[in-house]
Amino acid sequence: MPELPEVETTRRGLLPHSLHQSIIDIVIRNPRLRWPVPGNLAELTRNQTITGLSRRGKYLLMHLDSGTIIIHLGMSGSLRILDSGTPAGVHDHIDIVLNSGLCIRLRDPRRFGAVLWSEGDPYKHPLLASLGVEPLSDDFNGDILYRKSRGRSSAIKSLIMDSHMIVGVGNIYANEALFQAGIHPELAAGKISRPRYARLALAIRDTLNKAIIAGGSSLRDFVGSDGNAGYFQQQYFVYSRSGMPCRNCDQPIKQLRQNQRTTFYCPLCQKK
DNA sequence: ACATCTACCTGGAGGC
DNA sequence: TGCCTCCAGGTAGATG
Repeated sequence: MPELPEVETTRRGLLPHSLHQSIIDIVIRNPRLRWPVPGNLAELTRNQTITGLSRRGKYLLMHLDSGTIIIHLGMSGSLRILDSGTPAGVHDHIDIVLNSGLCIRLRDPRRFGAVLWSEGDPYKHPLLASLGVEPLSDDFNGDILYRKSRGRSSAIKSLIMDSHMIVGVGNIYANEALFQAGIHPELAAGKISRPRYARLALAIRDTLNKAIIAGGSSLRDFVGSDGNAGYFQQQYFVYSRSGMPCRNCDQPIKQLRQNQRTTFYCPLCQKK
């Protein structure tokens, strides 16, 4: 379940093995991801040097001289570094083969991920152009959320999961951040005060940062791993803890349904 | 402009 | 053992 911390952990794990390497081939075993993988991707990228690896929201950007490979892990995608001769499994759809003898292999059982090509400024790509604020950037704060939410009647949880408002917050961290901020997930976004948004912004940043730190601790096994390295085991406060005692007040955690997603919350700690 | 729902896909869990 | 149903996850795109 790649959310921002998993994507960032992946980026950091790939970085030392891919930066300044050149691409000698891209093997496409199955182009049918969320959008078709460009059939000429190997020709577009062959013999080019990887000049950078960055992240925008949950998108990974592999920068080359003539353009950018845009990668999204969807809901089940992972990237690993392997010897390029390693036999591929059923869901190993793409290999980016490097001159070092290693390859970056995309595994994505559910194929909701994406591998795309962008010439020119990748941030102007339609998928990236209208994305919201980066929660870990310096200019992220409660005021931004406060301003963007005025006049909005939808639930605060929907709002913070909307990538056009703020990027990188999926179901897990939306639940966790709202718990940490003491905000009920069903509260109308437009009715939340400025101070509460300040607290929520801190909670979002803190939750994501802690997850990145936890993920970083398993990075040493990134090469040749089974794809689980880089994914952290976090002790959740509310996520998937329905019926279990709140870690703060012992009250049973409740669950409900919002936009076809399960929401977990503490009825005592999270006020409307 | 905003709110809500659907579609995409597979593997795992639980019920029978 | 097998079949069936449900659920998880991210988000663009359609519809209201």
